[in-house]
Amino acid sequence: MTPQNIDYQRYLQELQQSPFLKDSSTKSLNRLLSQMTVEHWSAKSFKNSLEVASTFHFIVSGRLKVFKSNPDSGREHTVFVLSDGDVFDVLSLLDSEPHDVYWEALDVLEVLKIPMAQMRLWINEYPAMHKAILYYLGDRMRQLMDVATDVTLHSTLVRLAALLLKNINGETNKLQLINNLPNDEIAGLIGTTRSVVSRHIQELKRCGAISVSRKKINVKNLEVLLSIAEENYIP
Amino acid sequence: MTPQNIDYQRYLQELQQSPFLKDSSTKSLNRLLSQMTVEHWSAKSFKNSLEVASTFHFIVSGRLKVFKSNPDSGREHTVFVLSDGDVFDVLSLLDSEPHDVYWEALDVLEVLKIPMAQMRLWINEYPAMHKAILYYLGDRMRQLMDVATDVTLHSTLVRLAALLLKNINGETNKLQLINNLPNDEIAGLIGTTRSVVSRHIQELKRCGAISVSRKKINVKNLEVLLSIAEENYIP
DNA sequence: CCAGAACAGCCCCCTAGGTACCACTTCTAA
DNA sequence: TTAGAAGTGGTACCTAGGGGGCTGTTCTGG
Repeated sequence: MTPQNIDYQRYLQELQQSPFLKDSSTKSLNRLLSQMTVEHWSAKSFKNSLEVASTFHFIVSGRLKVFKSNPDSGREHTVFVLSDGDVFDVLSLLDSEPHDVYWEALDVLEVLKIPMAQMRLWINEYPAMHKAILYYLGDRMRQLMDVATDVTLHSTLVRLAALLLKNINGETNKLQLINNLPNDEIAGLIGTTRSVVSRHIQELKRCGAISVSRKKINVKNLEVLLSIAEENYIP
Repeated sequence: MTPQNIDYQRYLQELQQSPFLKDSSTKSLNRLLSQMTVEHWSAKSFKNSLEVASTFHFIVSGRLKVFKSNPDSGREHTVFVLSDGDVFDVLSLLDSEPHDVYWEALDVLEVLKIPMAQMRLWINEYPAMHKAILYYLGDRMRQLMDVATDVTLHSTLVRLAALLLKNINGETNKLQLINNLPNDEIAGLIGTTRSVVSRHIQELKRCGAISVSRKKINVKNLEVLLSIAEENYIP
């Protein structure tokens, strides 16, 4: 991509705001962007690990879920929801081992892509990047540990309440990152099924914690949600 | 520790065999070892994240489980079992954020320790280490993703069978890393409770997949275990 | 503007797996 | 050596939550 591109400045700005690239100089980011191309993924488009392995992606806008699935039962478990400023796949960047993960766009997705090999070269030119990557990975690992243990340590209701709390914008009290998701997707996020989520949403409505309109959850009472998430709620 | 130490050579050898340090020169490892001290943890001794945060540990012998727990219900979920050549805590090495994880020795544990700050200095002197760390982290992240999704995607029986298969020594057909563990600990590894494990062990005995003596499981029939782990077993 | 898809809200049923209790075995200290 | 404690394993009972289905409503694309 050349600086003549209409969206060039917007892309550059997005790169600068990314936690993954936050310590990089504008000059190095310009160099990076010059090697990238844009791609638009339609909502619900779907890739597996192999397709993604040889290209490094940077999300400009939209949301992407990273999940594993059991083809026999059809069940899915979402591990991450990535959005603006996130990158994938970090693991393919570190080594070339495959892993059976799937990616699916939750909205229309705008990504910048660059061949994996070129990305590796770019990183080696800027040793400061190693630290940034380690930091980014550390953050992801913490999240993963929580996902890994949540299912066994907490009930589905507690997990749902915790999910809502985790994704509330402190000022507006509105959901972010997981807003406008159908019950299906919420179920995947807490490792259960749609019907259970639906059932619990009714419970939360009943005790005044939330109100609901189609694909939209509004948090009404933080205290109640908190007490549920901390497991000292007697319904 | 000085080279005069009786166990010095043994420790050096262990360091060389570690996947974490495998690309380091003998010279650099000698420098590292000189700054380390030995410590012995008795079986079942117990540390939390805060105690471990400021010191970097390297396991010489013995096993250590890394787990999260829910104090209310008393349930635990083991995320990793570390042993010879493994190190902890890698996350505290990357940044100084706390994470609520616990460590507990499964056997008598022999560790080499070094202040975290010194370890960071050592790493910065050997830039090749960055790559090794990234690789090591990548490996751990893959494992974590599996742990995270296993619970929702597979039944407890399938997870138990998979656990056994994952830990069988190819030649001797004996369990390693998870041998001599009580049902309690096995339960923690697959995210369930002791009684469920006990029940499934009875099933596996009944269909000839394993035989059992106190704290010891012997794998008798790999095919049966495999078909269970792949979910095409009709009990 | 309409047909079909996507989505949420119930149901009911039913079993995987968690709780609780008991029984046996091994260890420890007197 | 022996009583108790601690560690370990087996099992009967019960419930959280998964499966499937059916309805009404809203959204989407032709």
